[in-house]
Amino acid sequence: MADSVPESTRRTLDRLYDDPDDRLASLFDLTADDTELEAPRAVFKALSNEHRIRILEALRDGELCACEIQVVLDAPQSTVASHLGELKDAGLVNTRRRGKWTYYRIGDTAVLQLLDIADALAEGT
Amino acid sequence: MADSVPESTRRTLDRLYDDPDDRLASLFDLTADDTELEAPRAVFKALSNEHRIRILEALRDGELCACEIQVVLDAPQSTVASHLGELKDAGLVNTRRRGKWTYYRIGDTAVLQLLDIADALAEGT
DNA sequence: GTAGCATATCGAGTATTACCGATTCGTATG
DNA sequence: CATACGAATCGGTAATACTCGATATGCTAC
Repeated sequence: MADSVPESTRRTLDRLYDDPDDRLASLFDLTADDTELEAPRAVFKALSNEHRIRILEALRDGELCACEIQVVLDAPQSTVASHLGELKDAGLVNTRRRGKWTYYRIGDTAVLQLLDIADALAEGT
Repeated sequence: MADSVPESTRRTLDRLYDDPDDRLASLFDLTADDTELEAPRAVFKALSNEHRIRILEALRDGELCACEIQVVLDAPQSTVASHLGELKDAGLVNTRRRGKWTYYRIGDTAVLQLLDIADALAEGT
């Protein structure tokens, strides 16, 4: 393990700490495995687009069909559809088919919590 | 405003509702202005990368200098530095200079809330 | 079945982002 | 000042994401 650390970093740790090896070990412990990070990353990625945030905000008050969301976004049908697909793939929204209409709704209130917290966080900037 | 709505959508709303014009108006009300959406989008974008999530997780226990984070990420120095720069630009971390070392720390506990909620959200998938 | 409409998918072009070696900058030390 | 080193920036390239017209799919009604 320590072999993969660059010499420069090792020298730095030597200077910073009395027990550089222990410090190194604890740093390596911070290395979460990739599988645990991929899930939240996918959630944040789905949220990192203005169109998709706008969709979720519009769904706060309840479900909407795709054609109504198209009005809210004011974008071409194929663009809206692909964003809706991403939100669904990410598990942020659920769908319900009624005849030829597809209705979308927030899949978990945690999604709204994320939006609220991000809003508040950005507020204080 | 109604002029910008495609004919097909208008016909759909006509079929779906008794008062399509009122419905149209309420849909337009859902259109938040772009300036309000940009801030949370920037937050989520900063969070939508595995390296940057890993950095924030490592900072849960307290501040680390850039060279230590480099050990955690196991990535080239320039790569680590640019991710740290993005986190700082997004306001998610603060920095402190001590001599030639730069220490990074979580800027707001709301960041950790976002990570926790996203984790829980992804859990149930 | 046929026609029509809402929605989903495909594909190509464009834009954005990630990566990382090389270089520069800022600070401490001799 | 010269040197050393941690950290930030630059530049080019690869990878990924967004857009949107065209087309396909699914459902309804006739």
